[in-house]
Amino acid sequence: MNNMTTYDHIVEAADQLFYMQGYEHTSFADIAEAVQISRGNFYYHFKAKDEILDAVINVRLANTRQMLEQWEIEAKQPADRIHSFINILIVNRAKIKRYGCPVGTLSTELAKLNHASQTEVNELFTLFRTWLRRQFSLLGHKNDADQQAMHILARSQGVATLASAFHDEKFIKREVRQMCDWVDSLVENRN
Amino acid sequence: MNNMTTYDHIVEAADQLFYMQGYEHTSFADIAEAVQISRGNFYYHFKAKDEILDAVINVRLANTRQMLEQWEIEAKQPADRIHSFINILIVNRAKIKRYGCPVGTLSTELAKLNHASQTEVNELFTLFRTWLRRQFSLLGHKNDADQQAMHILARSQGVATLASAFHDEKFIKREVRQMCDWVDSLVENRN
DNA sequence: AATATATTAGGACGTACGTCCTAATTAAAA
DNA sequence: TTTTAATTAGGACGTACGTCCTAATATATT
Repeated sequence: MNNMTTYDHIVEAADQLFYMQGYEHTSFADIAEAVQISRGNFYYHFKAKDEILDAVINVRLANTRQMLEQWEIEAKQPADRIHSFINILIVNRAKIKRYGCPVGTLSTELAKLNHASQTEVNELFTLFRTWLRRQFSLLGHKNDADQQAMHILARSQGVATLASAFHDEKFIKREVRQMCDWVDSLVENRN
Repeated sequence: MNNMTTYDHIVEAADQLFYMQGYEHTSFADIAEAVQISRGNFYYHFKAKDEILDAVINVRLANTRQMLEQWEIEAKQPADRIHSFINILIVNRAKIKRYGCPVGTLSTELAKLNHASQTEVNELFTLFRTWLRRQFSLLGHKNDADQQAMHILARSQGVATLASAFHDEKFIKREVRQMCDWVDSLVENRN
């Protein structure tokens, strides 16, 4: 990844900083320092701060789509695919413990700011939701697939929030196991 | 409540604004306008913005303690008491749909700001946690009472986050019913 | 090599904010 | 009523921020 443009560097740094510090609390100076460019140089690539946010969201959307596709390739069984989703909590547990869920916390912040990009951030949620719905549907739960998708999404969000508040990784692991067991139980009584 | 001091008015307005707009995004001017006092008058009651935050948190802690005590009086059965907790999602569903959970969103924000009052906000979570733990313990689940308390806390958080993102009240009602049913199921197989 | 284009650096500008200070006003105490 | 304390109003100050502008430098094109 040496052929990254300044644009890419800015978006990447902003992505991390928005996650760690929040969107509003991250200043141009912060990003400029992280990328090691001058503050004025910014406005050659972006007309306003909102544009950086949009770029960050688009990158996240693209990465998420790719990740979901990858999971479908890696696992043939829908239950295993859902496990992959749940396991993000384990994979990213260190960061989640400190900063919560990147999607949920950004969604929460933009809701309070009444920011125009709320819709786009929530598109991230929708991405997971429709993907999960399809997996639950493949699992044989066609009628309540969406409800189960929302259920798993909500539980993941809650786990991230509380893990962050209490700085508790064990709690993450416990809840992840429960969620995976629940998914497995759906396979058994699929009819 | 006509004998409210200016101090009380400030804290009350700040409480609402911090909830609706976020702590950082709420300025002194915002609060001053809501209370209809001059901006300078502030610093007679508070030395800094952080002090207002602390006052808000303390008020919330007091209100929460009172609410929990009230639930213990109103309901004799621990299961019904836990239902009362879960039902906050229903009672406050209109605001939750717009601003999420007051505790969770503030905790999330302060975590990103790395604010000194993080600990105090999380004390709110602890308040609910220990109360729920006691109820689950009374229910007969002494060994895993804390885990179940955390479980219900997490699910409530997740429901609030997603209800806010998708502006979905039906989702709240559905999940609340599931959680209540789950609590009831614990009563039946208590041994 | 000469020219045009793309990119960067650094500072200027206006604004909003938290904070502080002082005079004015109100309420309480004597 | 006089004096003292409590409370409020309004503006001043410094800083940080998003934004904009222009000169300088690097890269590409011919």
